[in-house]
Amino acid sequence: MTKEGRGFLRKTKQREVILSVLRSTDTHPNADWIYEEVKQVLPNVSLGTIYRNLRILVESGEALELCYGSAASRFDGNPQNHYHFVCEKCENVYDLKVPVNDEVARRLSDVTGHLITDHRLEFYGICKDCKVYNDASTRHED
Amino acid sequence: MTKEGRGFLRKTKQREVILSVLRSTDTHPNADWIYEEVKQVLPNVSLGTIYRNLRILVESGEALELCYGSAASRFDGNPQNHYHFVCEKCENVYDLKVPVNDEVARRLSDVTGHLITDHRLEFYGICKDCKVYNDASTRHED
DNA sequence: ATTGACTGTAGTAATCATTATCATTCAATT
DNA sequence: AATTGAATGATAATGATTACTACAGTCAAT
Repeated sequence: MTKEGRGFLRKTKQREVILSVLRSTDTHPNADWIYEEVKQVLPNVSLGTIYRNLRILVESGEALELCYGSAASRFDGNPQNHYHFVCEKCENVYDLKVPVNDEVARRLSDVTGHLITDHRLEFYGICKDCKVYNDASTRHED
Repeated sequence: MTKEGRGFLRKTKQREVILSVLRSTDTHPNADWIYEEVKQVLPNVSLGTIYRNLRILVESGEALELCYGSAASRFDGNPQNHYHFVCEKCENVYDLKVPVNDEVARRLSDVTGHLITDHRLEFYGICKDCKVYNDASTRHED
């Protein structure tokens, strides 16, 4: 039982470029940013195509979608589960290089009776850079 | 250093009802559902008021906001950090009764140099009920 | 009680991200 | 090369959330 939920997928230039753009960065970009990048290779590409393919890539397990509040979704070209740290000041998303704990999910499957197949762990705070900036200034409000 | 970021907050009937509605359920409702409930007490309440106050409650640490994809945000009247399980079939969100691990965040703060103040852990899969339903049927597609 | 400054509200318009629609194009298969 | 159905580009539509505005309620100091 794979992550597929769709019949035949044709290989298209658009999806290929979208995936390569996504894999070329670790900034966890949103659809708009990807759109701008892809346009440099395929000037006629449509934003709808970006969204459609991102959805396909996420559903087929080739990318991850990260959702934060009412802001646009961000995407990650590394489909292996991993954890993130989000800076609430600069909104950067950092990959965390710590091992993923699948043990907890397995244990929780037993305890709860639910079939747990996945999990997401996100950390929040102020990143190293913004922290320095904050300490240096004496402002108390934004 | 509290979670406030706002001057004086006046106590209003609307915010009071919104919070009590939110605390009366464990279904992690969205703004629309809360709107309908609040309307039964305050028929003239506006959806904008719901959103405005939910934001205030989240910012002041009296509620949690849960974001899943492009769907509407869901809210949790229990402001203490805890973990959730989301059924990808019925979209129900279950509270998990396992202890929160703040140790990891503390350790990661040291390792990464970021100031980590919070974290969210969400599990995904098929819930107990939907699992039964799935097993009983022999369909392979939706 | 009367000001005045200010906060919150209802109602509505505007915004923004995302999805749907549809005629056309194109990749894959024959 | 012809066929076929998935994918595309262009654009419209949707849906969640936020912004705007005129008005009402609250508070504190006169």
